[in-house]
Amino acid sequence: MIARNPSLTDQVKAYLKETIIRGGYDDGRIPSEIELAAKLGVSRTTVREALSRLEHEGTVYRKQGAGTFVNEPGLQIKSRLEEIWSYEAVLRDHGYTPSVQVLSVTTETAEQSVADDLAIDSDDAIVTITKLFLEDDKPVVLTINRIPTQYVHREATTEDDEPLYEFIETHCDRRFAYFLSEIVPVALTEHQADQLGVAQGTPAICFEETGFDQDNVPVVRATSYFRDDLLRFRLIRRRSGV
Amino acid sequence: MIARNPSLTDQVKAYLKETIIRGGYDDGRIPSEIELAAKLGVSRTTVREALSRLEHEGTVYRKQGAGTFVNEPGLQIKSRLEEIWSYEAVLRDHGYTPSVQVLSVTTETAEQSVADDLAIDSDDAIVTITKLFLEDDKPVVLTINRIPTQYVHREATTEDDEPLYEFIETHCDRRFAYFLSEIVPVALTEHQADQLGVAQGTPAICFEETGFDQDNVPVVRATSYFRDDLLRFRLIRRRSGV
DNA sequence: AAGTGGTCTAGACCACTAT
DNA sequence: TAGTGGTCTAGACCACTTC
Repeated sequence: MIARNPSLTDQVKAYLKETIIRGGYDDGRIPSEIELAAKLGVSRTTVREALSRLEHEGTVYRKQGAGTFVNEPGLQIKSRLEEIWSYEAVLRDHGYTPSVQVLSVTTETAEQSVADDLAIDSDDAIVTITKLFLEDDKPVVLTINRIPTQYVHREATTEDDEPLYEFIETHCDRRFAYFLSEIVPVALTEHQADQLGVAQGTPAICFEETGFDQDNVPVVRATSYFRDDLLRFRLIRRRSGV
Repeated sequence: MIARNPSLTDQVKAYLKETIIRGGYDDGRIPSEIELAAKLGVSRTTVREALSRLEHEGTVYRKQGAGTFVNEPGLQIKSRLEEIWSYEAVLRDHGYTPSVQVLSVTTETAEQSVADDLAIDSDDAIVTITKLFLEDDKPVVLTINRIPTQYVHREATTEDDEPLYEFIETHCDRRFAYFLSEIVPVALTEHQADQLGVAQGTPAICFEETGFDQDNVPVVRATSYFRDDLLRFRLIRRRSGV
């Protein structure tokens, strides 16, 4: 344990997670922090940071004075809401082999509400990219991304099927930082239902999101719809912050 | 800065958040970690931990080599999904003055799926508590909580309008730890719509949750419905774990 | 080059759980 | 009472941004 990047903490975290999944702690009890620190040749602080992240993800839980234990229910969570970054990765985590279709790429002026969220003038142009994520031939996720044209260095085409954050980092020269998301319940319109291959009026979750770059500048307004029968979101709600 | 409990970290965090909300850092720039540590008489580690939590909550963001800054978009989030603990508190954070109605308390044997989630026999009895949260006279949240009767030391009545976690800690002698939640889109049934005061078929978010105690034992199966027009959930999706 | 946040260490003491 | 996780310190060095 000497190489950096990934950080020592990340390496310890990965080691622990791998051992847990392998069933290496068959009684569900994880060695004490001091023991792990000695064995891995790192400080207790580093071990603690790794365990804290695993606890936050629901992989382990800790009881002061007693020990640290494998958290079986948390291990079953495949798509943790706060950690979603690429829908392809989410589908892969569910055991699907995903594919992507770029349905359309259009350029027009922004609606007022979109322009407000993106902090641009309402007569500025935005490029709208509509994509469909499928597992086999079943559509699962429909996303509509709107990016101010002024941020895109090269014109987008239907060939641009890479994940959104990759597109923005490659073609907008910005590092993607986070999404601010609203969760909205909807009944799918005829058009949306057609695209997702379900009946009109089917209840669905919709994410209304604004994506920000490393300088906290809004770079994308995204709207996504999900097939509840194929992809269901889970999360852990904890008592305290960490 | 000497008293413990709340911890130094929590005190520093509270101080920073209070100062931020007061507009004390009017240029959006937060003093450096070293500066804060010196001013507050704590170690840099303590300041860093406080800032890390604020960053995770979306209150601030950090740029290596540049500094730490107030995160205006994140400040507007009132109900962060992962932090919800009591619906009354959520409604208060939205500026409402909430009230609670216990609609019914019944005891019966568990459905199979509920019994499975609660790890009890399907012929064990469970007590079902249905509650409605209102702001003024408008219903906002409808929740159905199911607790194995064997865990409850005193019979529940419609007078038990305290938050669920409080009820469990008082009457079940367990410390509540976390919820494992599924987010489900639904169209409200006639009965549910009546109780929430909206039209039948209105799209709504439903939480299907299992609550665990400090020993990782499932103690409650909860189902909750929300009026989207009065309460909308937001969250931050970040690139990395922390 | 100076200043910032990011990582890591070694060690101290406290609060809690188990036995 | 021994062992565990929880908190905190003081200091080191690194990576990055800004000027």
